[in-house]
Amino acid sequence: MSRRRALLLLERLEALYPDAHCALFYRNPLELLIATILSAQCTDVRVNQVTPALFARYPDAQALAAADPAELEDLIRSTGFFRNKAKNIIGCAQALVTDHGGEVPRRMEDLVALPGVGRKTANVVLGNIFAIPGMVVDTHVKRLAGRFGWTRESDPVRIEKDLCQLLPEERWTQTSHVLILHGRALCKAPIPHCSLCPVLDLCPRQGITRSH
DNA sequence: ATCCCGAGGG
DNA sequence: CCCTCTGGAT
Repeated sequence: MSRRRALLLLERLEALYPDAHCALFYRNPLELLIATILSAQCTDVRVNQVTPALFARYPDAQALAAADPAELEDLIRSTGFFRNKAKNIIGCAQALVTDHGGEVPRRMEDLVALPGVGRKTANVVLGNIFAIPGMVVDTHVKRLAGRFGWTRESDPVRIEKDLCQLLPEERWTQTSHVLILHGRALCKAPIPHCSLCPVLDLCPRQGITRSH
C-alpha cells in the first residue's frame, strides 16, 4: 500500500474516532504506568475501577514499593494475571525508588528495564504523558497493520519500525490509539465486521473476512 | 468454550 | 517459535 493511500486511510480513521486525542484519564506518570500494566487481558472499565482504588491505598512509588504482595494481589485480582502484575508493580515501584528518585523515567531504555514493562507499555507512557512520540504496537495494531498492508512483518519490533517509517511522527501516539479503537470496535480478530466498516473502500482486503 | 489494549521465559 | 499467567466478557 502506498504511503499516500495509508495516510488517507489514517485521516478517515481519525475522523471516525475523534476522542482518541482527548484528555487522558490518567495525568500522572505513575498512574498511567500502573494502569497500563493492569490493562493486559482486562477491560478499560475494570482498570479504571481498580487503579483509583490502588492509588487510594498506595499513593506513591514509596508506598507501592513497601506493599504487601498478598494485599496488592487482592486489590487487583479482578484484572487477571494478578500474581504477575502484583509482583511487577511492586518491582517497578522499588526500581523507581532506588534508581529514579521515585519518579517514572522518560527514556525508553529505562522504562523497558522495569519489571513487566515492555515497549508497548513504555510507548503508552512516553507518548501520552511525556509527549515523546512512539507507535504502541499491541495485538490490535499488529492485526490492523497487517490487514491494511502497512507491514508484512510479524515481529512487533519490526512492525513498529515499519509503521514509524510509514506514518508521520507527530501522530504516532494518536494513530496507535485510533487503530486500537477501530480494532476493538470493528476490525476484530478473527472475524472483522467488514459490512459495517466505514473505511472498507480503502482496505486492501475489501471485505474478505478471513483472519490473517 | 473461547477470546482478550502483554511480558517473560524456554 | 512456543508456553504460561488469570478473570471476565461474550
